[in-house]
Amino acid sequence: MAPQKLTDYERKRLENIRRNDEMMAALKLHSKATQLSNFKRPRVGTKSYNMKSEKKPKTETPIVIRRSLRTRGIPPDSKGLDGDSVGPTTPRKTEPSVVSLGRISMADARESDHSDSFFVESLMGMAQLKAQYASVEKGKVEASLGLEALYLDPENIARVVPGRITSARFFPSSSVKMIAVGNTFGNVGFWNVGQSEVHLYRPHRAPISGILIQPHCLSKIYTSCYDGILRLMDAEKEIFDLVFESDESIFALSQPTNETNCLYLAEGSGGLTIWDNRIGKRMSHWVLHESRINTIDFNCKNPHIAATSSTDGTACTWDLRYTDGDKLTALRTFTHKRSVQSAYFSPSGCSLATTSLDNTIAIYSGVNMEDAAVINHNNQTGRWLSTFSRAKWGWDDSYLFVGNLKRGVDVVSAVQRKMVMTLESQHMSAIPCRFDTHSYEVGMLAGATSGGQVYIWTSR
DNA sequence: TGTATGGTTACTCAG
DNA sequence: CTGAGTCCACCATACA
Repeated sequence: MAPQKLTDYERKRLENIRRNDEMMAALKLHSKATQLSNFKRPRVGTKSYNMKSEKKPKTETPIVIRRSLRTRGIPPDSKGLDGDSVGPTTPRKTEPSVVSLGRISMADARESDHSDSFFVESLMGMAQLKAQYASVEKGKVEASLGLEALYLDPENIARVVPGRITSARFFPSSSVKMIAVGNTFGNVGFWNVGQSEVHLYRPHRAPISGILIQPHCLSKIYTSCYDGILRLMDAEKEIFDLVFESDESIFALSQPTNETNCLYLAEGSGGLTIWDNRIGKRMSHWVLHESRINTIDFNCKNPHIAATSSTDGTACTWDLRYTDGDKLTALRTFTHKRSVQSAYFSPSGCSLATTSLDNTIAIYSGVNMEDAAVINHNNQTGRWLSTFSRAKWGWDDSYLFVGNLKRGVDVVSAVQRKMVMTLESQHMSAIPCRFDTHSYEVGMLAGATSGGQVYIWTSR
């Protein structure tokens, strides 16, 4: 339906110029406000999204988790389970036409009240830069880090989304320090670290389980959701496109480095699905675990080797090249006493770290990962926190970062096989549950909380 | 194999 | 600063 005449381009340009002017005005006001509020005690970050006045997060529809609707005879396009009324007779809950199952324009999904035209353009600019200097940025940095140099600058704190953060990812760019986070409401927020503005969208209606920024094209960002929907944000087209819709929840989203055509999703109870973008179809689907897969990670040295962690109490490694018919056999299985929240390969690919609700972090190394080091760590999060039991590797094989209930970041040394310190700051007023490390900026560590804040630690 | 139930417990906001 | 309200995550257990 979009009118496509030559004048359309010009009209759009003018519109952009106008919106930029508005934004500059807004920015000036905003920075004034920030300066003023900085005189108060910095209880929480002064940086924050500003909601469009007509959209408030409080009156959200309840969070919906897909649970094998097919087996319950509920139509796949139903909005799912609605509170206690569980069963085939559940009437379709019709929301106003706002809920579009297909593509959503970024304008419709936008919830921050300021213009995002500059942000959208900068995304495309980054994408172009990226293509230009692709060769320069080929290799990720691998460098050791002095822990004592890590500190939290109060400028590097922002409330990026409302509610509880479930997913956080830095842009894989050496020129930009931008982070994207997702929350339980289905919001995705973007923050250029240190700046005062945050851009907030709502492309989903349930918890975001994964964010995947295409390394070769930063303006294309995949998001997966508990409601079973996989979207692609395309800044160029200014849409959140619908890529794939499952009957079951998607719990994780991943991609090996250098792979561009396929997406790897944790689907339903124990399912691993490979989605092929070229043909728009499931390429493979296996049930690898007895319960949900919490993380999918790839070995950077051998990208066909994957590690999964699952609520069934195990983590497994797989060689995705070798399928025995429709079956896939684990290379190795690592068992915990309770649910395993994460299994991540170290930056070198030589070690695997698992984190479990049995209050341990295990580090496996050696030729066949047969050498296990088990470190005790309190991984219990209650009802109100995202499970922070996801120890994340730093920039080399020496340290892991994991949340601490006392508002800190515990640092585990893989060499010493123990916790060596806790990063603490008076500015950190909430518990960091989810972490991400900046690929190109050694020491830049993001901790995301259940209150929507993001804390960026940097190296002094 | 599936479902219903109980337990955990941090953050925000109003006053 | 204090305390009420949030609420529907997630897992483990019990039971059909």
